[in-house]
Amino acid sequence: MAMDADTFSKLKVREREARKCLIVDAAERSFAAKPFNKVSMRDIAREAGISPASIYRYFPDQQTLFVEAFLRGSRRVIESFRQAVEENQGVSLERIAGELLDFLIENDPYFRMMTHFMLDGSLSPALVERLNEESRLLIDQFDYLFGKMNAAGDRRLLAHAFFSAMNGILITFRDYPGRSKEEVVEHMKLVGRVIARLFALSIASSDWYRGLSA
Amino acid sequence: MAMDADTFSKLKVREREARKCLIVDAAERSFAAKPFNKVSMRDIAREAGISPASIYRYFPDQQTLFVEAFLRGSRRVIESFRQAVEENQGVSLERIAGELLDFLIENDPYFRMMTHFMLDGSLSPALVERLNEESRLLIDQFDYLFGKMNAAGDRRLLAHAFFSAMNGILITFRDYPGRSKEEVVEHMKLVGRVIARLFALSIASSDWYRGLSA
DNA sequence: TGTACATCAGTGAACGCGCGTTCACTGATGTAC
DNA sequence: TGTACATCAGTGAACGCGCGTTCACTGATGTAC
Repeated sequence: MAMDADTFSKLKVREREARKCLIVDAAERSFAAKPFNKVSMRDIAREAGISPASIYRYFPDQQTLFVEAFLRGSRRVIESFRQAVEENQGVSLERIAGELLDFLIENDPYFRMMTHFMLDGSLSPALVERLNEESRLLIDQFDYLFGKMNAAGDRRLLAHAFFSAMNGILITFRDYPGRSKEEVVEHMKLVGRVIARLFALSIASSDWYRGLSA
Repeated sequence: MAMDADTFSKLKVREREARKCLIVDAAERSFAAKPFNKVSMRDIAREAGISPASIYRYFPDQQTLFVEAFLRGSRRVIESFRQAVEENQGVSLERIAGELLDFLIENDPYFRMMTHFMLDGSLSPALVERLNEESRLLIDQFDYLFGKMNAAGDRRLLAHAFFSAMNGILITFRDYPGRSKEEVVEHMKLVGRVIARLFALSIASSDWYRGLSA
């Protein structure tokens, strides 16, 4: 039985999507290999085994490709973390902090891209909004967790505090001098546990927010 | 009375230093005006009113100039903060967190540069070491403060945790969408106070570090 | 069946740009005798 | 005093490079009749 024209054209669209995907894959690999802002279109083309000009058959320009790669990756990270939280309902905040740090360390290129985008300041407002949506999805997880822990007071505020502290750990100790990658990760996770511990110890009581208002 | 040769040559050295300083001033102004990684030697030369080639009479290359500008500025910020800590001996950690955030927000270009350097990863080890010295000076302040607060356990670890949390706040809320600059600063300081509060509530007791070891 | 035409992935070579940096030079000032 | 020489700040023009992107083209595949 012959395919009708419709099925056929759908197949072509799918093939095209698959090729786009291969380019994004190559971009991802490039971001893992060197600092995000030093990855060029030529790098990505080389990684994908095509010519630089070919990329422009699939993406109008570099920014669009970069953002597409970033969003695909960050969605994956966030989804993994969401599942981890779901599976560890009763588990301590400490453990979950470690989980988050692991995820972000493993997916370092995405974390670096996020930070770069945030610091750069030359992003279109629409893109800033999309980035913030991604952050919000992560913060939501902590909000939910603090609910489970019966935190007193404004849980969203706690979630903000916790999330930004985890970000800070990743930034601050990234280049810890004279230590191996493993030692750095160990130190990050230790500091993460300290912060989780301090949160866990205080948030059940109302002491933490008494007279705090701006 | 005529100057002797020695005084004269010292004067010349001083003049040379003064001119170097003017170039660093121009670099500083450029960093305030646009994202750090988009400032070129030509920008700085224009800002200083000299030709790009002239900069190379005073600095061997761009990286050296950038780092010199960064270090001069960050030393100023750190010294201000050190004095603030000294003058506020008996004052709460909350208040001092607010002070630090204010300093870093006011000196945003330096904070941005620090983060950029840390993320970039392509710095010479010697420069990474100098950057880390600067961080250490800030962490020392917190170490000292936690001593004053009679914190239990490893105070250096607490200082690491607190410092990285403050860094995280600055990164995370920098581009808070749909808020004015003042509102963003207010939110940062609120989150900073939350974290300071959580630290203050827990660190006097040994609970926070029991069974924490890596 | 062959033939003429349409579509489109892919590309090598080039364009134009801005960058960090260098070079050969000018001109001012100081020094030696 | 004048003269020859040394020092050095400063510069316009250029070099060489890598970048994002475009263009004219090839060649494979499918379609119409």
